[in-house]
Amino acid sequence: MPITNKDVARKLEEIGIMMRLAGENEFRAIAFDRAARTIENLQKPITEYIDNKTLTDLKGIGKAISEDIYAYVDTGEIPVLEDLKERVPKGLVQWLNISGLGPKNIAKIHQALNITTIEELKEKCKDGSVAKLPGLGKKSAEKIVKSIEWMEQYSERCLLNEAMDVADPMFNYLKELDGVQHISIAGSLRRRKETIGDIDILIGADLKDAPALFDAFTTHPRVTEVLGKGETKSSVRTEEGRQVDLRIVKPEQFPAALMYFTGSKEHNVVMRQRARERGMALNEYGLFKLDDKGNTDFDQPVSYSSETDIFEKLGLHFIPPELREDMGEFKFFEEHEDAHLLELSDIRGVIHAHSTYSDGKYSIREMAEACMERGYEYLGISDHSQTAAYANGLTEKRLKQQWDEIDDLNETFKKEGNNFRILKGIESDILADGSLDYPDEILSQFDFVIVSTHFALEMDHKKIMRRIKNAIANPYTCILGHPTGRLLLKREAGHMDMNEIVAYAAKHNVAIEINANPHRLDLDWRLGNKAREVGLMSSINPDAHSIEGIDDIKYGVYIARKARFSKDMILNAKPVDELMKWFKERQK
DNA sequence: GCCGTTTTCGGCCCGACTGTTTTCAGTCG
Repeated sequence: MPITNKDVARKLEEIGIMMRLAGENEFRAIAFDRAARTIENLQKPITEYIDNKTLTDLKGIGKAISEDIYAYVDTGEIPVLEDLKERVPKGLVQWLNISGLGPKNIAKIHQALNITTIEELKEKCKDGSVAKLPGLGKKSAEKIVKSIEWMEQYSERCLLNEAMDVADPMFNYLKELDGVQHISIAGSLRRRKETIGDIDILIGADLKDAPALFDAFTTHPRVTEVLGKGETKSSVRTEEGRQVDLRIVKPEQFPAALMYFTGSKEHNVVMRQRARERGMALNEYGLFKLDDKGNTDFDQPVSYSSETDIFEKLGLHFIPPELREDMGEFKFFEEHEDAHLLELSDIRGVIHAHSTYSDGKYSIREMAEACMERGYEYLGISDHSQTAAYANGLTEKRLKQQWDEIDDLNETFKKEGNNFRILKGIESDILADGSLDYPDEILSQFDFVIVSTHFALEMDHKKIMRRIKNAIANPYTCILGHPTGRLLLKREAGHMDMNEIVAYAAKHNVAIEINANPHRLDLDWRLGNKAREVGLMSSINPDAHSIEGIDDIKYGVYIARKARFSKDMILNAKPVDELMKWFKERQK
């Protein structure tokens, strides 16, 4: 299997983590983090840079790291990493997931007590050994036990929709309280990441009102534990097991603080560097001039009244929160005022939905009526194909029944004066060799064909690439469904090279859906740059198995925005005639 | 370990909170 960008990035990341645990210079570790990020975000395969010996042209990769990468390609090993592995026991890496415990104390506890597993750590916290160590105490030990117990019960991150279900009621409760002048969700939730750790909420209020607001926050009925409570920040755990942080800043500081707490960390680092290059310092309180020693001069604030103002002072147009990941947004918004991101209101119809013909909960008619109620103009039904027996996949005979029913329904809608249309589609399994699940004479009768893998996802790289490419090249294929088969927080993506698949699909005029189910959100937004470069079309598909599932479209729109997709790249932002034309052109 | 029209050496983003300390280290975001 060839070396992928992800392989190299993971190795470098691992080195950074191990270095911290080994107590090495922090900045040396940061250098490896940076190099890993650069490689992860590359749109070309790293092998090109390796073959041309141009690795050091990349930002953050110098002589030493380039040699590490060459060694990895040649031998499969990196000497510095092998050396670290000898010194740092494997189990310690897991300890980093314990909130409140960092590399320094991990090294200290490991060395003093000679333990490596989380179970041993929990024991040693309970029997008082950890509390006796210098710099640690009873409270530290208790905190570690609590964190471990929390980890045992809940996973560290949750899905975007779950986070919104926790955040929305809290937000709605807080915004009505006296003294709140500005309020916003911040953090990764505002950036619409596909999974969320903590939920951040920011309030702009007079400081005299802060204590009462924090009291209201920490005593909210859904709060089960108060993790911390200070003058500007409090943290709680809710009954869902999620951590919610509330910060309160003065109203005039709100825009800078919102920017700061929205992140991402990587985006903020670049923002601060840009501020420094312009003789200013940016922090959560605002923008300030630097004094002659290069320190932040809090007596010399630079005035602003919105996030837009701050961006402008740093030579940028407003960057939508979804794009603040240091994934090319700086270059884009230096030059462009607006990315014209897709809006939920741009979506005109639903593609990829299931009915009782396969494993959906509702009839075609019920699904169609639900779409009409929501203002959509069409519904592309795509039940499972025959191989998906577990999902009641359609035999050719039952397909014909479904087509008759759709024809009847469309006629009825027309008679009733409804400007609504059901399209005949299928979600065809991609068989092991990449062929589709019906003969051509059947495939040719669909309005559109979605192709998806549902089994044998763990094939090796070469096989799965051939399988998917075969499916894309099939002249009847219109859309590739949930391309990697990943289930967020549950199942890893398959071993495919998605940069290559995106390019291959674009070349064959096949769209790749953004599966809007919050468990999938696949195509991944990180492929947005590649997709735009090669002119890929996409579609925001709910993969709805029920009426409620249709509303998942909003999560797909969030991800499309995060990928910096505009309306013209999205199939179901087209009116039905244009959409049908696109399908026909593709199948010609 | 990386980087440089201020720099090839000396920085590298920065402040709040907590707990363990009597002035600061560790962690987090």
